[in-house]
Amino acid sequence: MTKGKDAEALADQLHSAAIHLLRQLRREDDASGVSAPRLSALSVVVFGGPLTLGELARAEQVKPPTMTRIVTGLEKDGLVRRKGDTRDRRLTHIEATPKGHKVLSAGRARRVEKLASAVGQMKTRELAELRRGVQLVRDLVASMRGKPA
Amino acid sequence: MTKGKDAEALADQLHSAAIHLLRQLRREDDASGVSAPRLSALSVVVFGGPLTLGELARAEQVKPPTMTRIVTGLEKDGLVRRKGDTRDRRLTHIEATPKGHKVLSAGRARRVEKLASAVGQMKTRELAELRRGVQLVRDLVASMRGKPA
DNA sequence: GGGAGATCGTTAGCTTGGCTAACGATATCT
DNA sequence: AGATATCGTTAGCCAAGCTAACGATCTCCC
Repeated sequence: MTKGKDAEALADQLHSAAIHLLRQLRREDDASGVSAPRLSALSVVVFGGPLTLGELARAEQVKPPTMTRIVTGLEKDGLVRRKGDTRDRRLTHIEATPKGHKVLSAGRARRVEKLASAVGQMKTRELAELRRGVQLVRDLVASMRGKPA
Repeated sequence: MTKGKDAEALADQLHSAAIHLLRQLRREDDASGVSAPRLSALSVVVFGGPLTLGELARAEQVKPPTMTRIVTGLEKDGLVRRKGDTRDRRLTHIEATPKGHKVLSAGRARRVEKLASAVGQMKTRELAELRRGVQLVRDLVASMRGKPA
């Protein structure tokens, strides 16, 4: 099947593009003093409202011990707060502080600023195409996530 | 400008999509016993022919010490070989072994297999759209790469 | 009510991958 | 020949991923 060969080449390119994109974006994120995984987790907390640590770990597709450390780092920087649950005391809820909100939007602005110069040369039509591509990737990821290895 | 707001949201989504995509793909790559950075470097060596360590580091946008370790790992697994340069003895050329070629295409097959089930439900048209999106991302990365922070 | 088992977050300890600084070996330029 | 530049490595730091093991808590069932 021709579709298979296309998929093969496409998978490689997608993989490579994602790697190199993240390497570029990481540079900007470094400027905020917050690493990419932390920023990503913070983003989930900010937009997804307060979550338990376990929920956050699942959302970020990471094991609980990893999330414990990420949250500890964020907490040490004053970007999130841990809050105990009175009804089920095993749970810890994570919520963003005002500083967390601020840092997130600052980082976002920085990233956009960087992208802006590149996007400035993109036609509106290309923007739409890119948006479509991003949507497709999200769908792909979602459809992969269910399946076991 | 409206374009700016679009870019902002798009940047976020692109960022997030890339992160989650890589997390998924990494699972497959783990099955080959070769980590993503090593696989990426190996891919460059396989397709780009023998390179010096410095060239490889630049290609992967990583500092030389990091590449030294990645290459050392690959070499220990018998996937690449170091070869001295007789004319300029400071240089070390990196070339893929037959095993390196084999492992790379096996990993690629694995990745494709995973993607295949997701892609199987994608229409040909969507494939084309995705391909276009990937191309745009590559262009974006390329245009960002030049600029300093 | 009370014990068995499940669940949640943490701790401990390992590996990898990123960095900078410093160094030895080699080339190159004056 | 000697100063300078370049290349790769070593040493040492930190973040982020994992598994295993644990304490605290909750739930379920007798």
